[in-house]
Amino acid sequence: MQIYNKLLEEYGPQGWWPVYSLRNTLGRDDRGYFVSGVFIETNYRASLRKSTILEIAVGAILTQNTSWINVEKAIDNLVKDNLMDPNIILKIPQDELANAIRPSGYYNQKAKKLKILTRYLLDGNFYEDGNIPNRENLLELWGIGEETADSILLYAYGVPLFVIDEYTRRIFGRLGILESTQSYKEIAEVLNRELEKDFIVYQEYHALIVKHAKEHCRTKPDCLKCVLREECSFFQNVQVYTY
DNA sequence: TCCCAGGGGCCGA
DNA sequence: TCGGCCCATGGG
Repeated sequence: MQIYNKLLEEYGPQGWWPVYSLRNTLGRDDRGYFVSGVFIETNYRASLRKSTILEIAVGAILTQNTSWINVEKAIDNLVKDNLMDPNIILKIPQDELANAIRPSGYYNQKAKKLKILTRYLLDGNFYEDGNIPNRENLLELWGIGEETADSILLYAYGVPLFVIDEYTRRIFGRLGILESTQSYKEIAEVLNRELEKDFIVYQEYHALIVKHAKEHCRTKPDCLKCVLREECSFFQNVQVYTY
């Protein structure tokens, strides 16, 4: 939580997941969302819910090993072509879907994944309020691994699961909190134990990790203005070797 | 020209 | 169980 607070102080709330129909920060209040500071009532939220869940699920697939800027182009194509609808995604030919999401890369695989996930969510009635997919069932789907499953559950359904991606491993690895050899399950157990069970915190924390990884903790790290360098074992070692 | 990006499936050791 | 390879576009 100390790391979280430092990142939050440095970068401010990130307001993830970046959804096309709700570009701005979501509120904590269960009665509705805040969009651009305007409160949206729950009955309106219900109508938004289906498109929001779909868009988060689609984004979670499209962003696999892909920068978000390319995912946005693919999502924009889907919206522009009126394809951002579960029934349409299921109905159209796979190559047509693939063509629309081409900018996100791996488009043939991802088109197949979108159809499989959409079918699962539709059949299980998971676009309706209160119905939450089971993590194990999600993992059984072709194309859904642990990170994608947890992203969907955390951001679309508010389940407090820490999303562990390459950025998470890199940052906590460099800090000295995690070993690079630890499995997803082992890392998840540590983080889910150490943090308070608040899905808003989980959502914000992962977003802040991505922000920090892009700003400073890149593959080639930029440590000089990093807010975490005092507690970072990587930086301490860099100092020993460099200065 | 090369590296990197919010992974996951598959296969052989 | 784990490393290596494949999938693919686009920006820096």
